[in-house]
Amino acid sequence: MQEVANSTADSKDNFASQVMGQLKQDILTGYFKPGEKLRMARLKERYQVGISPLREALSQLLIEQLVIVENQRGFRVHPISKEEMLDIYETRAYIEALCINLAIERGDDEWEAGILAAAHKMRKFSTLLEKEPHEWERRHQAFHSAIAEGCQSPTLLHVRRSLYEKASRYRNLWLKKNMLDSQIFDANQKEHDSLIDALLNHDAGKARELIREHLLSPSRTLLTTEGFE
Amino acid sequence: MQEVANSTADSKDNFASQVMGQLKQDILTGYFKPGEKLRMARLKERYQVGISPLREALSQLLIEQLVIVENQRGFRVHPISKEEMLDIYETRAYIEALCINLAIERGDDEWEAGILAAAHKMRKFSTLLEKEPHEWERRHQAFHSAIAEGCQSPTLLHVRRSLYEKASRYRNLWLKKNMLDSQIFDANQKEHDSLIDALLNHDAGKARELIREHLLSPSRTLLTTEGFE
DNA sequence: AATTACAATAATGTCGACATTTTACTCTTT
DNA sequence: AAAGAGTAAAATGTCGACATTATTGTAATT
Repeated sequence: MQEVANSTADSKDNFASQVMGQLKQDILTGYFKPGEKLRMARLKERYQVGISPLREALSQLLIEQLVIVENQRGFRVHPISKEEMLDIYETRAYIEALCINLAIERGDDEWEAGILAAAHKMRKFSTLLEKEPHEWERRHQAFHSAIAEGCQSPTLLHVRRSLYEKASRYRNLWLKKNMLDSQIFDANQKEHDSLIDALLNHDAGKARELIREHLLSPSRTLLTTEGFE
Repeated sequence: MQEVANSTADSKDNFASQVMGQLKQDILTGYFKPGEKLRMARLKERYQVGISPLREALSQLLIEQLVIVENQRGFRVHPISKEEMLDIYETRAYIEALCINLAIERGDDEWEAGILAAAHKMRKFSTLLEKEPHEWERRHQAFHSAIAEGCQSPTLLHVRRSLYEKASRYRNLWLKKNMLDSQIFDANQKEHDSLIDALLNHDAGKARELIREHLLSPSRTLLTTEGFE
């Protein structure tokens, strides 16, 4: 069992927080498979901490529904299902549309500038998509976050982030197979451009429609992929 | 320091889960005040468990943002603020409106029947409002849940529940002062009746408007109450 | 008298150990 | 050979103890 580099560790946080982040990544990226049993001995070895911080980290992921617990039978990675995926993506589309609606109402010049800046950083990286998919994913997410943050509601953005993380499990399982499909990717880029246009024109109805399509198309593609049920 | 009765303890769950529920109640009801320090010795005494389950329970509430943690300085109850309250209520109004919108689209006869049943149980209890406010609160919540559950989306309902719990902290601080204001209460009852009408008529626009008013009026009243800032 | 340095107290974060429960395996019986 | 009981092994859940860090109180110095 290989250990994991502790590069992103925040030395100000306690072990539990650090392990929580690493464990979350390992689940989201698929290192730990859906439904897989999380044995303490193995986790101890991987993250190099004792049982107490591990249980704390797992408890936190429990609330986010990334792991499940059966009494006296330890923890497992939350299983995936077609139904849950559709439900998450659907809900996420509604929440994202809500964020955008409010952002168009409330957003100021700084908001618009932030969107264009994030879009630029994303486009600049599009040629490196295949080389560093992780960084591209980060910039893609930053772009959409820049849009949503215009709603200026911490509570709503917290909900949004939680749904994003849950969805990324499914997306990561999908990306591995469809990462190199440049046709899908180009369509994606065009959708981004249309979305920016709608936002700058304060066309809320159009923006809602675009973001819904943008978010839901991956879930439809994912449905046709093998490995479910 | 008094101990707390362990009546609702699910013997199937581990200590951490049980303590989590009790601690959540104690925070929501205001037994532990906003910003108050949660010393381990005191919690140990109150819930009669060791440190490990306590830390697990606190870790779970951490994600739900009901407690905060400062490294090496223990846990505190999440502080309250006027801004956060308004943000939570506002977000909650949007989410609830979304649930209702979907419920009207998707709801069937069973959904309508469930609403009427819950409304009946709530009305039957209205005379006991002052005697058993806790049970009335439960039925009121059950009524609104019956409506929202028509959206048939576990993910969206999970979000809704989380926001409801955060809001109830503020509501509980408020209820103690306004519980006996029968004028407000009567208006509340009328709002429920209008809402049911709109739902059964599948009038989504009207229902959205009503639920928004129903949810936001407490937060406006709460704003005029002392004890903030 | 106020401020800083220092010491004592208290509280937190982590680990290993123990008891309990679950799981796996073997041996017996039909 | 298959099924079931009994036993051995492994994993979990909880607790107390220890080291580290923060807080409080006191004394000394300017």
